[in-house]
Amino acid sequence: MEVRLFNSLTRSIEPFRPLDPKGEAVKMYTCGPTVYNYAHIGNFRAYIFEDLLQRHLEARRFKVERVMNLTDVDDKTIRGCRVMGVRLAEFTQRYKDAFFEDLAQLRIKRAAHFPAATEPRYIQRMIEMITFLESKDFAYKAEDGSVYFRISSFADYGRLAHLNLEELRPSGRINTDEYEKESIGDFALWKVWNEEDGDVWWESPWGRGRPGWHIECSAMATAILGPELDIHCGGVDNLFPHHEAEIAQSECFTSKQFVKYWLHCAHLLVDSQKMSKSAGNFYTLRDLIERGYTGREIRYALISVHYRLPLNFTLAGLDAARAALSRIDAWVRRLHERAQAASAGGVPSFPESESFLKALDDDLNISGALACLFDWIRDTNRMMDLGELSEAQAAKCLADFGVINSILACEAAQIDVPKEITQLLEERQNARAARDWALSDTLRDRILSMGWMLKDTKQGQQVTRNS
RNA sequence: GGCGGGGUCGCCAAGUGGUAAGGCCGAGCUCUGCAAAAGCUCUAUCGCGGGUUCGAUUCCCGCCCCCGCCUCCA
Repeated sequence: MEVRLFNSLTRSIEPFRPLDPKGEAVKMYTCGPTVYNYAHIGNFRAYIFEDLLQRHLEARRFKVERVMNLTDVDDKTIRGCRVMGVRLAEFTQRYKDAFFEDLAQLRIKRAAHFPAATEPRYIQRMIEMITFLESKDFAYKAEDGSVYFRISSFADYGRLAHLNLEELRPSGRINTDEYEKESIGDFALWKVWNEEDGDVWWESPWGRGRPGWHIECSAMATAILGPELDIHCGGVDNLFPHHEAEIAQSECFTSKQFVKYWLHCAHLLVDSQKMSKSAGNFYTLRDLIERGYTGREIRYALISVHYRLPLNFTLAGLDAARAALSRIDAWVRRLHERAQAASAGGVPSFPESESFLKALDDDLNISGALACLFDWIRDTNRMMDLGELSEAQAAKCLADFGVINSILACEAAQIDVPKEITQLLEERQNARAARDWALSDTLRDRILSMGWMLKDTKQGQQVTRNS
């Protein structure tokens, strides 16, 4: 069985074979955030999908080198820093920091590289690329002083989005003041400075200005990963024009096929609506954490719907994620209790962890994979009910679950029980020994009110809490 | 108008030409001093109408809804 992925370029599911002749190394580029605000859960849906992809490929023994860029200069970041009256770098730094905190909360594996558009070496590279493109007539300087890519010079333009350029229809989003362009579809490589840019500008052969959005990804991707990438991901909304533009710029510059597999995840809806601040259904990760949800729960909710399907995000869905996780937690705890220090040596692997991976091989069929996991949970729970799961088998189960968890990253974090709780538990234990149920119940309420779940088992009291 | 995605149990959501995974919720049972938690068990004929077929949710045709994208929103 091999990994198969839906390639937007061909609109079909294809076997995944990396460019690396040894079939090991995978070069993966993922469009990252524009750091002008806290990222919202729609953004994170995309990053979690990419995380799932990376982790699964790694479980399948690929060596993934992933790049995620940070867009730290554009209209919104410039506007933001001017409103706050701070320098651009200072403004974006706070959202970069926040972004990395959020990634950690969501257990998203860090990319190998997080290049930022304004790093001098990348600005330099963008200028080099644009200079080259202009010299080959792929680009031109327009009357307004900006440099545009000439889409008519690249025959493949439109191939990724499968758009017929002749039939493009104005959507109302066109910036009508860009009449200087030769063609409506031409996009900016270099934007000439204007007053609204304030002190944000770089010197270039075309005068002061700043790079266009698309060129940064081409520059950073090829600078770090080379001219040819295996995988490039992003949200569907980036498919056109952003990725189309990236292909055009990159391929005209390198004369090589830029990306072999293009993967796009669908949008996230909130309560069946497009998320928007005006509709009041706009959530950042921080909003949800304030509501008492954990990064782990949010991760599970976002990962558990196939990436090419619109994900309808709801608080009820988060509650469902919480319940599903606590079921997994309880199972893992039970396995630990059963396994104790037993070694799994000699016990054959349970087939479920492999069927889990096989489901993911099929274009990341997460629903199928989770079904394998829960079937497995039910079966082994039943075995434990009947006393038919040996200590060694339980240990093996945990080892096999480790593979699944290396992808889902769903296991509960170890939380130390604080002293106050331990003390209350001790008191309650004494009360119970004395059959003082009233006191026992009072103490239970107190523990519950402090945010801990309490359960009486044959082995005594057990406390847990959401993580 | 063009391109694309989707309509499967109350909610979320797999899947297959042969009579429908899984999760949540709900119900029942077990456990328990009572609870809670947990565990087990149970719960659908797949948008509508045709066609192909021994047989379709799965293939074809038509229709009805919903949702994206069509120049800088993951």
